[in-house]
Amino acid sequence: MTASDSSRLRAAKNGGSERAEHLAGLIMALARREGMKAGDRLIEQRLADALDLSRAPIRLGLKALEAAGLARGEPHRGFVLAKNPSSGAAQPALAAVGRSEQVYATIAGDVLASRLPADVTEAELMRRYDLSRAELQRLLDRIAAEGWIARLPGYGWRFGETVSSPEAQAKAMAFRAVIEPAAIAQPDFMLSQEVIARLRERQLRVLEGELEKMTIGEIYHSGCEFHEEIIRGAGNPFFVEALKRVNSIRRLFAYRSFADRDGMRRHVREHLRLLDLLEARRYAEAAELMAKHLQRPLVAGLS
Amino acid sequence: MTASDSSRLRAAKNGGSERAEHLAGLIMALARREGMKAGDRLIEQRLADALDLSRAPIRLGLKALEAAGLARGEPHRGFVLAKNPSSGAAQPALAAVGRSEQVYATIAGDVLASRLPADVTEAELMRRYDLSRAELQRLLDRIAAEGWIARLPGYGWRFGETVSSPEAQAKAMAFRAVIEPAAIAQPDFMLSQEVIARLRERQLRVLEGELEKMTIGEIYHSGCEFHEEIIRGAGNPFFVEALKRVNSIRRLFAYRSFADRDGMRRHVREHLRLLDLLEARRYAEAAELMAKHLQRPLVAGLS
DNA sequence: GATTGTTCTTTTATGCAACAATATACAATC
DNA sequence: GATTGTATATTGTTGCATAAAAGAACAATC
Repeated sequence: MTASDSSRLRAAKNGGSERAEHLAGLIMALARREGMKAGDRLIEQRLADALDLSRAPIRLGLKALEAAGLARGEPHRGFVLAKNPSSGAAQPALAAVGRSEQVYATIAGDVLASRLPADVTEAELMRRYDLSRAELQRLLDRIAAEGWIARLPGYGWRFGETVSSPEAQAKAMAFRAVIEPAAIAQPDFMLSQEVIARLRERQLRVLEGELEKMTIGEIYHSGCEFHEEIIRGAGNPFFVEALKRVNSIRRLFAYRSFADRDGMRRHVREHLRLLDLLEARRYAEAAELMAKHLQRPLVAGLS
Repeated sequence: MTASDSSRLRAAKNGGSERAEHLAGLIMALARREGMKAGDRLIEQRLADALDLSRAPIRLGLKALEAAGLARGEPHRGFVLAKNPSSGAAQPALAAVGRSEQVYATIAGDVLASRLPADVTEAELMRRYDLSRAELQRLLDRIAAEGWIARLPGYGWRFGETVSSPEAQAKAMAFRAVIEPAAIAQPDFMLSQEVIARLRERQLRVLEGELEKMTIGEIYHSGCEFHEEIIRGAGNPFFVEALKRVNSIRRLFAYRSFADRDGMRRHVREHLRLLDLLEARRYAEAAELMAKHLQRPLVAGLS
């Protein structure tokens, strides 16, 4: 059986479009980020703008949400949230992870465990993971964007030392411990009251119970967002980009670590302390705290 | 006339393969980096290893070099450098810049001058620059890897704020002024004697006359290589990656700046001073010098 | 023994046509 | 006046056949 044979099989099997479910997931994630509640209206154009899409795909997502029982829609009146958007862990209706996501995780695992050689050809990967060329290329593009694989000049690709090295986790933290405090210490660092308030509210929500219901992936994601919002305050996109890049690689490790909820709680409290300092514009102290925050021997690297 | 029509036309017109000339350029650049002289042998396997290719493409490059009069080959005896590998400016035989390179430069210029909207579709770009889909995709992949464009979730791409902002140049330097000194100050920073010697030799060569013969692009490239080699000493790939990324974006601006040869000379002397400090393992002082080196109001941003 | 020359295999790129997804414009409804 | 419903135009993807490029193995030569 060739890769394209099995692709067709897969496509034929799942009735509900995978894409639609994915879109539904994006909408729910957005709703959660924005702190929406059951009963709130889901306005197509607003969602479309927020997700950088047009209304057509949003619609598909909304219909999928309705099918999953997370939204209710009436003709000419649009859709309304049916439940408070809780974490994915508590909402398995959409949890069906797409196949490419699975393959991505498998590849990441194989690289981390050195089950793959540093240099690989596309044909090899197509055979190994039973992918069509198109599927594989999307995957490779994504991985390349995350920075842990690069094209060779001739045929084939090479995995970056960034990931394969066993100390990568520590190196990533060392790098963050340099750029994050430095960003706060930049002369024109500035974080608006609104942003600080939003971040604080989000951290409080996590502290007051939501933590228990979150998956590791979500905890990690939330931590990344916090730090990325803060570094954005330096007004220098290079800092933001660099942090995002590190985080997208750290995620590969983070997925494999287990969650120490108590450590996390301490961690979130530190986030709140940081926000206090930033609000008071005591940037030097904030930078110092950030440095400590990142240097602390960390709970399985989650931060 | 469609994009593919004109592609075919172009392909038919230029007799000597463009790819071969490109390979020839790679070989000459390597020879220059390695400090080879006229008369040195060009051993296929060695070149192939250095360039991460197999012998087949190397061969094409060598033949192109022979055609351009830069190498001489005899049957069963391989090829030999015919001239000292000087800079591209002095060696116009291979200067024929590939078309995709030209388009790349045009796009970069258009983005910098805001002649393009932030969001674009592939179709738009194909029409505007008369490219086939394949050509465009290679280009977009490259630009995405350099980090100044990213896919939107739906159709189209968005240029990053990183480039379009007018202060990008200053921001890039501010970022470098953070990570480069910090890398040197990392506890396990280490640069081997060989690397230091190689870097010093290269800088001396530039100082003693080569500078006059170099194009702006080459001067820029050489500066980047110097700094990237040094930051590599921290043994932390995240630092290296981050710097490379910044540099690949800075290049867009650098091409437009003009070369102040005197400023460059001062600059290179500072590089040499830095190497002295690094050799003496006086890392704290070296880090300090690096910080100054990067903060100095720079000659058109070249560094 | 190292390097080049030659041949054969494998891998990837390209252009195309059919297809699927997204965007857009405007009418219908609240 | 804002939002949804619907039709239509635009854009991007996929699989395929074919062409080109690169890699690998081994013989020939120095």
